[in-house]
Amino acid sequence: MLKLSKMTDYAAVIMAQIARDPEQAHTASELAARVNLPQPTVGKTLKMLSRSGLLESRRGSHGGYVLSRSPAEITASDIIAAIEGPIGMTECSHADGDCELQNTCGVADNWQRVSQAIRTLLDCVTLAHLAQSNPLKLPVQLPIQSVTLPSTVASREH
Amino acid sequence: MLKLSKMTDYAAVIMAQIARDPEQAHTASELAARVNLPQPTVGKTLKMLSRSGLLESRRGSHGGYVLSRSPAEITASDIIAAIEGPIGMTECSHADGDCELQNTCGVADNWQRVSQAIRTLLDCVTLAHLAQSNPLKLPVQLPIQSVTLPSTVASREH
DNA sequence: CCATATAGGACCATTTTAGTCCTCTTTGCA
DNA sequence: TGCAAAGAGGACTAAAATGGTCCTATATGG
Repeated sequence: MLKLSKMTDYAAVIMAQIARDPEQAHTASELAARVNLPQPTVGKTLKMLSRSGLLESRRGSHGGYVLSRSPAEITASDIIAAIEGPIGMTECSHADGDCELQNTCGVADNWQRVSQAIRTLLDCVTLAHLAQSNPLKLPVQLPIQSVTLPSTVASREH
Repeated sequence: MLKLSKMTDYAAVIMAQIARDPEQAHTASELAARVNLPQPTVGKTLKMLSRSGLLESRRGSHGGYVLSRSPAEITASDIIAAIEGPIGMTECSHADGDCELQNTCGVADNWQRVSQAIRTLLDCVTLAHLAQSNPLKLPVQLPIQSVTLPSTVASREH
């Protein structure tokens, strides 16, 4: 389903929580309570986000997590990549050359372009967008017109 | 990684193969050979594609599979949905109301919009595009400008 | 009636995922 | 100086998803 993992989902929710009150540090247990998820899981998620540089952590008492950049500068891509690794629809989107089907595959290039388009889309969705309760308009119509349809095999009978 | 499952990957490759020679029926074993994948797996994939109405099958000798529509009318969305079910980034993208985190989540709406944008993107990639060896230009730049950035939380210090 | 196909599932092994827990380190403060 | 409150890191487990195979039934053409 091209779905995000639960962890990524959690990450987004947690990041949004923090983004709504970015001045102060948030602890794992505080966030867990707010977001209504078990503390250990939230803790784990925060560690991952912190290791990827999206959060900064302070240890010890009065410790916690803070955004390392402003919500407008953290993208959906960042969050997804932090939890799931590099974004790409197919195995061969990043790993280079280790696909033994390359000769017979014949669609790799195009999938990669599609991946790229999705990545770009996710790059322009920021945490600021996600965190806010309402709008966020994405150009769901635009792409359709601008695809160049080169028609080699295309539309033979329609 | 927002990745397609292997099966979906196979499905795309197989569909592309068929699209390149759409006039005649293709058997599972023939396609397996062409695409360099084990026959049972290809067979399974074809069955799924056929059940979802993307292929039409004829049984018996001289049987096989044919596209049920022209390559230009079969989209990447169709293929993905045939194997993985409805496209959506989060659980709650389709199932309605059964997420007990709804109140604390606060990002569901926006994720759904993003999902929708991706779906639209995949709707405009056709099998004809995938099947052809080269071009396929997607508007990877466009979306950026057209996102309306309503900035509530956004950009406080940059 | 036989050979060739698909249809539909059952089935299994492996991997991935989600989630917990334990131990160690850092830090603030009484 | 010692304790409590935090995060860091990683080991571990249970459950689910995934990929892949195989078997039986059914349809079709010659």
